[in-house]
Amino acid sequence: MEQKQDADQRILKAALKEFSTYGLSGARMERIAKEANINKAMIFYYFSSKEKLYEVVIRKVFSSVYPKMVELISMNPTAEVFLERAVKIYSGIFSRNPDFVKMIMIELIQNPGNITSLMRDLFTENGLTPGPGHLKDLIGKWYRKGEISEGDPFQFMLNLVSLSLLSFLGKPFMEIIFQNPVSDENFEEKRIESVLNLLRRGMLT
Amino acid sequence: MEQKQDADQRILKAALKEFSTYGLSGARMERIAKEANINKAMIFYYFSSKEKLYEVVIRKVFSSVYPKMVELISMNPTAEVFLERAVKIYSGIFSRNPDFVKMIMIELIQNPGNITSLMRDLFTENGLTPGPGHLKDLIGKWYRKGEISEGDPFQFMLNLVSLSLLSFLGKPFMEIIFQNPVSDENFEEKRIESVLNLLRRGMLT
Amino acid sequence: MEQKQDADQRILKAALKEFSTYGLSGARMERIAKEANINKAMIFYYFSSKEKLYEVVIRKVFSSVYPKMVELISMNPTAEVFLERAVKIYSGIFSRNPDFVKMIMIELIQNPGNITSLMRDLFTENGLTPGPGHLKDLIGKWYRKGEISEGDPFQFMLNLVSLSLLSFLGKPFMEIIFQNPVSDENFEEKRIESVLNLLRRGMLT
Amino acid sequence: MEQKQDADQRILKAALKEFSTYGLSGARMERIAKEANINKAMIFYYFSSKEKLYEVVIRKVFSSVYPKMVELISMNPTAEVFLERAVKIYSGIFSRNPDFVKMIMIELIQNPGNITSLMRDLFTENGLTPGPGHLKDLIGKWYRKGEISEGDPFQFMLNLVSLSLLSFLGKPFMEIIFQNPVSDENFEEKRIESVLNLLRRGMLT
DNA sequence: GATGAATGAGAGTTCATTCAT
DNA sequence: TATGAATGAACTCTCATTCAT
Repeated sequence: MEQKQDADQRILKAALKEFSTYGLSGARMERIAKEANINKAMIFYYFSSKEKLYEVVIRKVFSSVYPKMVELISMNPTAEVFLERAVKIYSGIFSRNPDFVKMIMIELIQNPGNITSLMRDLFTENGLTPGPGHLKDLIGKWYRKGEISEGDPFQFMLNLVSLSLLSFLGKPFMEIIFQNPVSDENFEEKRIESVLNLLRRGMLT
Repeated sequence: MEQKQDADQRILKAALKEFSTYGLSGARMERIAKEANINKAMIFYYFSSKEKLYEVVIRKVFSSVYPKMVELISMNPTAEVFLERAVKIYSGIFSRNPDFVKMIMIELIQNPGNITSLMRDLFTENGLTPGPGHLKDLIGKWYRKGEISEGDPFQFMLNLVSLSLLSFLGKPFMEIIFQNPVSDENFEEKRIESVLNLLRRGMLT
Repeated sequence: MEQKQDADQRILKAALKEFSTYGLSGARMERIAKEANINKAMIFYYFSSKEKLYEVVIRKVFSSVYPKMVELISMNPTAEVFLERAVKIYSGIFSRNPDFVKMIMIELIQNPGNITSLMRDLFTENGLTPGPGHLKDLIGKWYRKGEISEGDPFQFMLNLVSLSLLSFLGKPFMEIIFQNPVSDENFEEKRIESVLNLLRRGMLT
Repeated sequence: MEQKQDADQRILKAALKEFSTYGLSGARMERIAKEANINKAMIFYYFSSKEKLYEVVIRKVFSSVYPKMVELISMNPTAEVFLERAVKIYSGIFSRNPDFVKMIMIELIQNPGNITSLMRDLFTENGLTPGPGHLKDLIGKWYRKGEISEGDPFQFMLNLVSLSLLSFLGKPFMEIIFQNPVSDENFEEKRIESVLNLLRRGMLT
């Protein structure tokens, strides 16, 4: 019964896992079908092609991150509030959905242009008004007010995003550098705390 | 002229570009051959299989980053010196060889375990003694001496690496957020400065 | 008409012909596909690989010979009856399916060990109880009773099998020795008669 | 030193082993070269092509069997003497050079026509006079004299050859049927004795 | 004679996609 | 909707053969 209506959802879920593990070209429709417990041909029935399916998955991933940021920005927060909330938004989403980060990263590496146009679509489609222009203004305002020490909005955000994104991808990398496994206990909280601390001390005045 | 004995080197170079652009499964031997200006069969003559070629490339990438860090650590530097040098090492290598970062990231995402064992091999093969144990001690020492505010070596390094690694990958991402292209002019220097500034203020006392 | 559900059977038939004519490595999937009037990829769809297909064919060949011998042995026949029936079983099967002999011979030559394990499987899979142990006892009994002059079961059977197997393969060989073609007319009957005559006179008392 | 002059002999030896194990199409020039401890290109230098090499090997194999039979036939022996000598000739050669049998059998199975013309060449080239026509006459004479019970020269020789050829190939086959290994001890002598006994009792009067 | 590198034709295999039912 | 079978293009890999030295 619930097998019926949510076939496309099962496909999307399986596809996210597959794409984030193997990338677009490495992904196998066969595996997605098996994981989604559905006939392979049905994926084409629902999503037309591998590329289309990939696009839908990517859109879904971005859609899940974007609105929260828009909402935050539209609140006109102080730099301090913004930092805390932004880090928690990113970290929360990514630590709960590591496949999201993986897909975004792979897209970033292999098809950066793809993401650009995809985001543009998201903007125009949803008519999300505050827009990123606002974010630039916001950061400019903080800097002029003396709230932050990094005046370049681009660098400001890149610092924030780098730390948030790689926090969960970088774990295995660190385990290599230190040559022993890192305890999972409270990893998320510890990481958020460290990042927040770094950003506050490093960018707030 | 340079067509002579360096066929395998040309293959490796072409392969790095190909793998970092398309991933393991997306890469095409045909394209690598054409780029290396060589008969396709020769790739197999030299490297046996696509997978083997990939492994050799990955090893080469890692080998090129590792020694510089080992050297730095073995110098027993202060925290301040370490931060500056480490950021410049990472940034320098990666901004000059963006394909490196891409491959490392892809591996990190798709085969973290693969990297682990690969690094282990590098350690033992090269008998590089200072090792990462030393790094942990170093960070501990700085913390006890009051040089740094982040006492967890793991968080300390993750902050450093995240900012260095994503600096160059994140550019397209930022261009999306801000919806207009970022000037390339002096990008590397600006980026290093911002990261260094953030790390100094945020982690040094 | 017969194009329907029997694609795998058509493949097996074509494969037997191909393998028995060209051997494992000389066989061409393309040719098998064309002969079976099917898309080449379907062979892999049904049989995974060339090697797997070969194995299936070999098994089928052996399965077709084995049960009749088991049945004969379990009848507890006299030596005379056994000789006559065995020769006819072998000759009948082989003259009607010369490809069988070819495949068995090729396997015998190139992978004798392969056959051994294959037969072992056939035994255990089918739980065929009378088994060859019984055959050894049977031959022993005939010898003690004075029915036959060859007391070594191994030599006894090797004589029988050699004559039956090579009867149809050896034709071209003979044509060489005698340097002119042998008339096909009643070849099978003549051959069986000669072999039976030889075995009766030579091994019965 | 002895490496010099006998390169072609080493190739032929390696080729016989390779061809008898893998057949013509399964044989690998690479493997032959390695086995002969020589550069692959040299095989082509000496033998032009794989097919040519194969032909040379086959010719060599046949040349080694043929003269002894011719000699025996030209002696105008009695049936009894002929049987004994022929069986010993075949068995001796084949038990000492099992690769010979393998090659002949494979040729017989896969390219019977090939052998035919090859033999024709051998006849004309070497001007081996007694020829097989003589053999037919010989058998006919024995039959008319009442020496033998099988009057058809073709059947007569097929019986003889089948038993001789398969004696050594059939061993693994028998081990399967009896499901336990056959002791190697005196295998050749025992086998010859059994075959001779069978042929004498079965075909001599 | 001898060698390592090179070549090109083709072989086995995979996979997204479509078809028939 | 749903399925198993089918397809064709493309891909990795192999191998006899040749080339340059």
